[in-house]
Amino acid sequence: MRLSRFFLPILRDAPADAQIVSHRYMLRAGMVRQASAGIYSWLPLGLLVLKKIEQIVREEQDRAGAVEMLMPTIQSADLWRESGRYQDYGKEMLRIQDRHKREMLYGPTNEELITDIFRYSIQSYRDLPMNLYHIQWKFRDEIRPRFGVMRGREFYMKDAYSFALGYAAAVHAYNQMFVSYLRTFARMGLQAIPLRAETGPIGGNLSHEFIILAETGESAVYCHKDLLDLDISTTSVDYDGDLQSVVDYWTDLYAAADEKHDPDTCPVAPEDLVEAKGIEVGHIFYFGSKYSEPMGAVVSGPDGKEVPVEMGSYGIGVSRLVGGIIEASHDDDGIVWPEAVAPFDVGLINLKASDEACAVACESLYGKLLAAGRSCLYDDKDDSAGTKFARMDLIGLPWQLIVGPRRLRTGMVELKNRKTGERVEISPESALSRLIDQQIG
RNA sequence: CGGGGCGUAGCUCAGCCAGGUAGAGCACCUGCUUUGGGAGCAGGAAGCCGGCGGUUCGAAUCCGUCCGCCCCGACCA
Repeated sequence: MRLSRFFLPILRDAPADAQIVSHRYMLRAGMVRQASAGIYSWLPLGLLVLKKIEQIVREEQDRAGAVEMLMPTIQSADLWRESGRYQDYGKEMLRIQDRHKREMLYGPTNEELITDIFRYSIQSYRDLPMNLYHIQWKFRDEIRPRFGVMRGREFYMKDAYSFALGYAAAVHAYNQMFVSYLRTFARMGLQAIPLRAETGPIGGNLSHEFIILAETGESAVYCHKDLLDLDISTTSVDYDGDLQSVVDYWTDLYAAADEKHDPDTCPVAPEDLVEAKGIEVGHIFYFGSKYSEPMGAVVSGPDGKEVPVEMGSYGIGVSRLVGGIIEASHDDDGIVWPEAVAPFDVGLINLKASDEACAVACESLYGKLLAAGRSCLYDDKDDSAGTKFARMDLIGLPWQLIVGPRRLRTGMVELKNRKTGERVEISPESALSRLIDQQIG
C-alpha cells in the first residue's frame, strides 16, 4: 500500500477524551474513530489489525476442533424468555422493537440462539461432542464505556459453544478451549495467565478468565513468578488426547485476581509472588445444562433415554485485544506491533520523495516485497524526514526499510527494527533477503 | 445509577470571572526555499463558540433547560 493512497489520518495531538495509552495511540495512528460513547468506526489501519487477530483466533479454534458459523446480531426476545435471561440480563441488554412491535435485542452473547439451533438439528449423542463458534459484533450497554475499544459497548467477540454428553466429555471440551486459548494468545506475542473465575450471569461452576499483563490493566493480579515463564509453544498438543495434564500444568501455580487474593493465606512465598495489572482477554465457562434443560436441548443417549446436553461457552474479545496488545507493547514513540498482528510487515520510507534515485530504489524494493508476499506500507509522501520517522514509529510496523539519498549514494539502505530500535546499514538485496527469507510474522 | 468535569476551526487549547460582533499552535491549501528525527518564510482557507429558550441596545461570555462527551465508583469479553 502506498501511503499517498491510503487513508491514515494521523493526529499529532491525542484527543483530550483519550486517557489510556492504547486509546491515545489508536486515535493518533488513525486506527479508529469514535462514533459515540463506546462505539467505534474501524479505519483501515485498525481494521487490518482486527482482521489479523481474528484470523489467529479462527485458526486456533479450527485447530482445536471448533466449527465456524455465523449468527446474527439481532435476536428475538422469545428465546431469552425461555432461558429466563430476558429478565435477568437487565439494562446491559439493548432492547429494541421492530415495526410490528415485536421485542428484539442486540445480542450481548449467544447461548440461547446456539442452543436453539442445536436442539433443532441434533437429536443423537452420536453427533457429539460438538463445538460451534462465530466471530460477530456484540452489544452490551455498559453503564460506563471507557478506555476506547478496551471497554466499548459494541465489541467484536469470538464466542464458541460446546455440546457434550456427560460431565467428562464436557470437561474435555472445556480443556480443549483452555489449551487453544493459551496457544491463541501466545501467537499474538502475549503472555496470558489463566485465572480461576466467577461465572457471573453466564452461570455454571467451572470458569477461567485469561488475562494479559499490562501496566495499565484494570485489575490487580497476583501469581507465582514462574507462571510468567510458562510457554505453551514448547508443548505439543493433541486435542483429541488427554489435555488435563496441560491444564493442570498451567493452573497448579498460584494465580488469583485481586478480590480473591489474601496475603495472609497466600501459599506463595513473598519473593516468588508477582503483583501485576491485567486485562481480561478471554473467558471460558462450563455450565452444564443451565440452558439445555430449560430450552429442551436434549439428545438420545446410548440407552435410548433423553438427556440434556452439557454445555460450555468460550469467549475471546477480538476488538479488545487490539487495545490490549498495544497496552502490552508500546513505547514513548508509539505502538510496537508483535509481528503476527502488525497491520503491515514492513514500512518502506522514502526519505526524499523528490529524489529520482530514491524513488527508483523504493519502487524496486516495494515491488519485490509485494511479489514475495510481504505486506508493505510505502511512505511515498513528500514530507520531511522527521515527519516520516515519527509517523512510522507511531504506527509501529515491526520493520522499517529506510531509503535516503545519503546512504543510497553508496548503494546502501537502512533496516530498522521497531522493537529494539536497532538499525543496520545494509544493501537493498540483503535487506530484502532478511525481510523475505527469514520468518517474520 | 451516584459523584466530578468538559463542549470554541480537523487536533490541542486561549478568550468566559469583568457582555461590545472570533484567537493561537499544529494540521490543511498556494508559492519559494528545504529534506537523516515531527523544517523555514510569505500568503490563504477554515468556526450558527453543542442545541433551544431567557436577560440585555448587544451573549462564546450571564441565567435556565436539554443533548453530547470524559473521569472516579459499583458491573463486564
